[in-house]
Amino acid sequence: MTNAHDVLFRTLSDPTRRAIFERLCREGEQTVGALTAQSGVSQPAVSKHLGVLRHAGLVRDRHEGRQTHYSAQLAALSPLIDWTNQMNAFWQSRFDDLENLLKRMDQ
Amino acid sequence: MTNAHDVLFRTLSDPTRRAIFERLCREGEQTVGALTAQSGVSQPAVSKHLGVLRHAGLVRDRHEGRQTHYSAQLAALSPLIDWTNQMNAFWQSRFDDLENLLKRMDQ
DNA sequence: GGGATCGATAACTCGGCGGCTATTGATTGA
DNA sequence: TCAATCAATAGCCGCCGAGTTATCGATCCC
Repeated sequence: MTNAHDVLFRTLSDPTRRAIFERLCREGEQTVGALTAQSGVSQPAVSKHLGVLRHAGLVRDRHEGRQTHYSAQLAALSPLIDWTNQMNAFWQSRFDDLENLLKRMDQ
Repeated sequence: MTNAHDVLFRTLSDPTRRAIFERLCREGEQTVGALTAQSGVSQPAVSKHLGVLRHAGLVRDRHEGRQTHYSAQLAALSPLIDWTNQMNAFWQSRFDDLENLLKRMDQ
């Protein structure tokens, strides 16, 4: 039972990989070569990271001759946002329950 | 240069550990024993996960006799929310730039 | 066509992490 | 006091994943 949260958290947990994604968010579409130049790791390593990001839906690739351009797919972050909202909702819900309890006790 | 995002993403990337955190959010304070009963792993494994969560600031512990009660610290999620907001901001910023460029070209 | 560049894949290594059992320390209660 | 319970720690193991180098396929340019 591997849900969307699993994939997202796993994918973003690696600093190198997250840095690549952040860069694509900040600077838009980039080639593998450009990403490799600033990543501090080898080109195959970058390709692997991009593969993982693509599997998670966080990036798209566009082929143009020899080069491959990657770009961030921001919409893929929504499960992550949903998750934090849900945690907040749980928290809030429990708080409300406590409040109700106190109100009932007050009567 | 290990920042708050690193610790948070890394801590939440493990499903077992995240399940423990989610449960604390949903049901509030729990003892180690109670958490272990529903976790599907051994008590030492749970204790280790709780240690990692505590290091990330995601939970607090409260000792009461032999038992230790853990509770979620929701505020610790804020760097994660900030991060997603920042990615959105980057994206939006680039979109604005593109818009400006098109406007200038239009003149 | 032939050399050069770009990016993906293959094959491998290695360290870290999540799991376990066993044990310890502390607290409870009979 | 002593057995029992609770949670943390120690010590170990197996696996997965991030990194490497080497290579391949494809494309570009001379």
